[in-house]
Amino acid sequence: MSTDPIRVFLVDDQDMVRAGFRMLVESQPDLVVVGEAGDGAAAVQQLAVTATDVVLMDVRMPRMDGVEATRLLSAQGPTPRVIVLTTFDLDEYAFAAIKAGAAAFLLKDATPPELLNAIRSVHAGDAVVAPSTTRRLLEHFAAALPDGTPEAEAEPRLRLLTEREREVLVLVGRGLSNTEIAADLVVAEATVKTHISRLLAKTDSRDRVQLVVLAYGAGLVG
Amino acid sequence: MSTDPIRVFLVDDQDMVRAGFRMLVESQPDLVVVGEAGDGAAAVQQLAVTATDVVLMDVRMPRMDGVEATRLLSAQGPTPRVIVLTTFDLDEYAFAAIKAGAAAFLLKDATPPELLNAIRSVHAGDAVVAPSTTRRLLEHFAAALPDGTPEAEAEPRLRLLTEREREVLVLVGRGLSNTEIAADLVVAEATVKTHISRLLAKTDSRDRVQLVVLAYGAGLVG
DNA sequence: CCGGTCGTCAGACTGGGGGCTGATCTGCCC
DNA sequence: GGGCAGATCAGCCCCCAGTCTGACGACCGG
Repeated sequence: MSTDPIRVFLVDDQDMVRAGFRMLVESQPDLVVVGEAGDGAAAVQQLAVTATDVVLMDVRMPRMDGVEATRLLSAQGPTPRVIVLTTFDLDEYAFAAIKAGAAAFLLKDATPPELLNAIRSVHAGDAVVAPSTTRRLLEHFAAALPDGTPEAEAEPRLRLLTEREREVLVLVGRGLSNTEIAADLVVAEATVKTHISRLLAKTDSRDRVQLVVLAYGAGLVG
Repeated sequence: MSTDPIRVFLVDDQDMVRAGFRMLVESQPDLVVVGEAGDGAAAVQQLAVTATDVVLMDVRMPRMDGVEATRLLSAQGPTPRVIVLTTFDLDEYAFAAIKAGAAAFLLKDATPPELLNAIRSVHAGDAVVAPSTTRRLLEHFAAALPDGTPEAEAEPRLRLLTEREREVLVLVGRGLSNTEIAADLVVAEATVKTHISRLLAKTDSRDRVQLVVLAYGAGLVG
């Protein structure tokens, strides 16, 4: 790993904080500080002309906050990778930072080794989130994730369907014609028609178009 | 912090792996192994009668996999906290584990200190995700967060449509027949047919079924 | 004022979708 | 062995969907 050092840029409105980070970063042989800025706007300007791998970005700053600056940087490309730092472990900060494209979200009470490790991780393409934040993140994420069988069972009309019929329904939902479905399932077109007739009867639909609507509504496709 | 040790339970179908984890965990003064199991079903049974703080759970196991076991354990209450381990860094595993209620998701190539740290973190109520997994997790999470205009303009085929055609497309997407659309818009059915013909041509679709699929894909309905 | 776009509509035609009936075969339960 | 359900298939019929052609008026920019 004796390649070029990782180029780090510091953004924080407090001089003392920047000085502390600079001390920490410069103490590592594989890291180098290539610049500093006191607010988001200045950071975006300087980063446009400064080759940088990782940005340490404070959230609360005058003129332009760290989230907005992160958003602007992310919009320009994947590099530099941004580590968002904050004193307050608020969900709004974390979610906004992630949405803005941050590669990491850490609290300022992180230990020096944790911060240094985060710098190397994000430079390697990974992402890091403070453990205390991760938990709430996962809770939100789990709530947003599709269930194994989310609304599929919420649609009572689909309960009576056989496995084969469900299979046909999915293909109909993808816009396939009877001929295509027959080819896909390796059966005669007459068989497909039979399945679809049963589907229409069981789901109280008029035609295959309503089956498509049903399939999307139930989450079978989409 | 000289309280009771953290009680750890090991679940893995390979004896050697369990032995290794046991060695590692028992080497720590603040950790103790209270039990082992070779599959998910056995784990759930034993954990019902074994006071446990943290479970190290493998994903791939016979009879019942780690995700399902995690789901069952989570359904019974917040404790024990489950750390899901896997050899393969697959999204499906990670998402499923999180959805199942896992407090941590780690790869088996994690270093011993990382694993030990994860055990203490989840016991403290935090959550831990492997850095390489975190990145994709954040991408999905960011994508799932509310946007202004997500996919509506992501479909280039819809750009050429006139306002009236778009209107008809929405009604088709709801499963209406030409007659119903005509009644809805108070025009002749022939007019509806004309609009639909143009829609099919402009969107390169074969029939109204594919228009429905398109409408859902573009977020015009649903 | 004129050409282009859009929305409106009609008539005739073709084809696939879907209804209906009836049939065979398999696996399963009693 | 006899029912029963599901999957498979065929033939027949009808109708809506979609194509093609052609037409008319409103609106708008050049």
